[in-house]
Amino acid sequence: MENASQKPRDLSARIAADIREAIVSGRLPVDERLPSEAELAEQFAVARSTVREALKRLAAQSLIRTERGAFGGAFVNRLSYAEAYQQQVTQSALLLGMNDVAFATACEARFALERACAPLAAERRMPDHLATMRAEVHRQAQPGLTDQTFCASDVAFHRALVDAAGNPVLGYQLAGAVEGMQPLMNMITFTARSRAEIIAIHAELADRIEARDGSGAAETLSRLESYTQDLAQTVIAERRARHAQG
Amino acid sequence: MENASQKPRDLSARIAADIREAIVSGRLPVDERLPSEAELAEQFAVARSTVREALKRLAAQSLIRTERGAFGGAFVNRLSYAEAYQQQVTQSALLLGMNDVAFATACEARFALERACAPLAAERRMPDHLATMRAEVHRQAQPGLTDQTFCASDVAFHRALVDAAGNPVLGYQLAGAVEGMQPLMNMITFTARSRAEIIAIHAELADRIEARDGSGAAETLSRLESYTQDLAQTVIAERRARHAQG
DNA sequence: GCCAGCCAAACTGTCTGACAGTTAAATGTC
DNA sequence: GACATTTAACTGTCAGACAGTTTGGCTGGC
Repeated sequence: MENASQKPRDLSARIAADIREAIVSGRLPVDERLPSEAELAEQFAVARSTVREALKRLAAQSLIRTERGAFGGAFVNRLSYAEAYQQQVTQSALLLGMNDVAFATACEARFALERACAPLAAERRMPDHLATMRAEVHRQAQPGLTDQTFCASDVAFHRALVDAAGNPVLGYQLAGAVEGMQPLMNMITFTARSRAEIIAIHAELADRIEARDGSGAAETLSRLESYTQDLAQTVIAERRARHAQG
Repeated sequence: MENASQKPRDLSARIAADIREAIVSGRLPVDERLPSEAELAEQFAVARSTVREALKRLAAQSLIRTERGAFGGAFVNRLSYAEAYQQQVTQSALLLGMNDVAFATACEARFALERACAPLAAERRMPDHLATMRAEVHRQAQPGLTDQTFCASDVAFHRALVDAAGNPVLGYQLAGAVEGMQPLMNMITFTARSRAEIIAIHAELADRIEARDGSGAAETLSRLESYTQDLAQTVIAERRARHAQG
C-alpha cells in the first residue's frame, strides 16, 4: 500500500485515490478494517492530518465508515441501495440545476426511462403499489394544494410506478430521472385545469397498470409527456413575455 | 453561516452539511468563492483542520474545487456531465458489486433502459454514431480478443447507441446501467459461438438504427437480453457444477 | 465461580502553531 | 512603458498535544 499512484497533485487526493482503487477493485472487501490513521500515516509517510483528509474524501462517497473507540477505525462500507439512491437524487438534481438543462431535454429523458418500467410494472405490480398510486391521485385532487405539494405527490405517484416494476436496480437508476427532476418540475405553475388533466392521465395510468396493460401504460406515459412539455412551454413563454415587458 | 445544523455528530460532517446545503439550495451560486479556510474556521468557531476536513468532503463530491495561491480558495464547482458521468459509473459498479445483485436483475434493468433509447436513437442517429457501432462490431469479430476486451468493445458499441439518442441527460442516466455493469459482464466467458451470435445481433441492431426502425431496434435489444441471460445462466450453472465437484 | 466496577489501551476527533509552496497583484527598476 | 521583484493571501503539509469513546482485561468482593 506504500505506492502513491500518479496524477493528482495533492497528497491527500493521491492517498484517497489509492485506497479507493483498493476498495473498488475488491482488494479490500466489505467490512474490512483499514489500518489506523497513525499506521496509514506511517505507511504513506505523511502526517496524520493528511491521512484524515483522504479518509474524509472516501467517507463523503460512502466508501468507508468510521467508528470511534478501541478497535474502531475506518471500515469498508457496503453501499446500500438507500444511500446510493439518495446520492443519485442529489447528484441528478445538481447536474440539472447547475447546467440549466433545457426542460424539454430532461423531460424527454425522464419519460423515456419511465416508459421502460411500464411493461415490468404492469406485469408485477402488487396491491400496495396500486393502492399508493390511487392514494396519490386522490391527494392530487385535493383543493388548496401548493404547486410544490402537488409536485411531491406527483413524484410519489411515479415512484410507486417504478417500484411496481420490482427491480431495485431499475429503481435506483430511475431515482435521478424522477426525483432528481423535481426541482425543475417545481418551476411549473399548475392551474386548476392542468391539474385536472394530469390527474385524469394518472388515473388512466393506474387503470392500465391494474389491467396489466404494459404497452397501454407506455402510451399513457407518452401522452403525459406531451402534456407536460406543452405546459412547460406555456409557462416559459409567459415568463419570457413578462420579462420582455417588465 | 454560523449556525451548525442538527444531526451528524462530527463537527466536520456538520460543517460540510451546512455548506452543501447552501450550494444545493443555490444560495451559493456556481463559481462563487467561499471564505478562506481561516475565515470559515473563525465563523464556525473550529480549528482550520476541521474546516479542511469538511471541504475535502465537499471536494470529493465535486461540489467545490480549490485553487492555490493568492485569491485562490474554494469555489463552488459546476458539476459537468463528464464528472457526473464518471461518478455515476463507479457508484453503479460499486452498488452492483457490493450487494451481489443477481445478474438477471441488473441485466433486466440495463436492457429495459437501453430499449428506452432505441426510438430516439433511431430517429436522431448521425453518421458518426453508426460508424462507431460498425467499427465496434468489426472489432468484436477479431480473433484473439480476451473476454475483457470483447466486453469493453461491447460497452463502446452500446455507448454509441445511447449517444445516438442525442439526449445528454439520458446518456448520463444510462452510464450506470451500461458501463457500471461491465464488471458483472466481465464475469461471463464468451465462447467463439456466443461471440458470433452476439456480433450478429449487434449488426442487426446497427442495421435497424440505420433504417430508423426504432421499434425493430427495441425488439433486437430484447433478443440480445434473452441471449445474454441464457449465456449467464449457463456460466453460472457450470460454475456451480465445478464448485460442487472440486 | 461469578459479577460489578474500575482501569488501561487503542482508537478517532479536535486544537494549536508552524512552515513550505503557489499565485496574483503591488511595487520598484530601467 | 515593459519587465523584474517583492509582498500578501492563500492552500497544503507537518508535528505534537489532548479530549472523548469504546473494548477488554483485571481486581476485589461475595
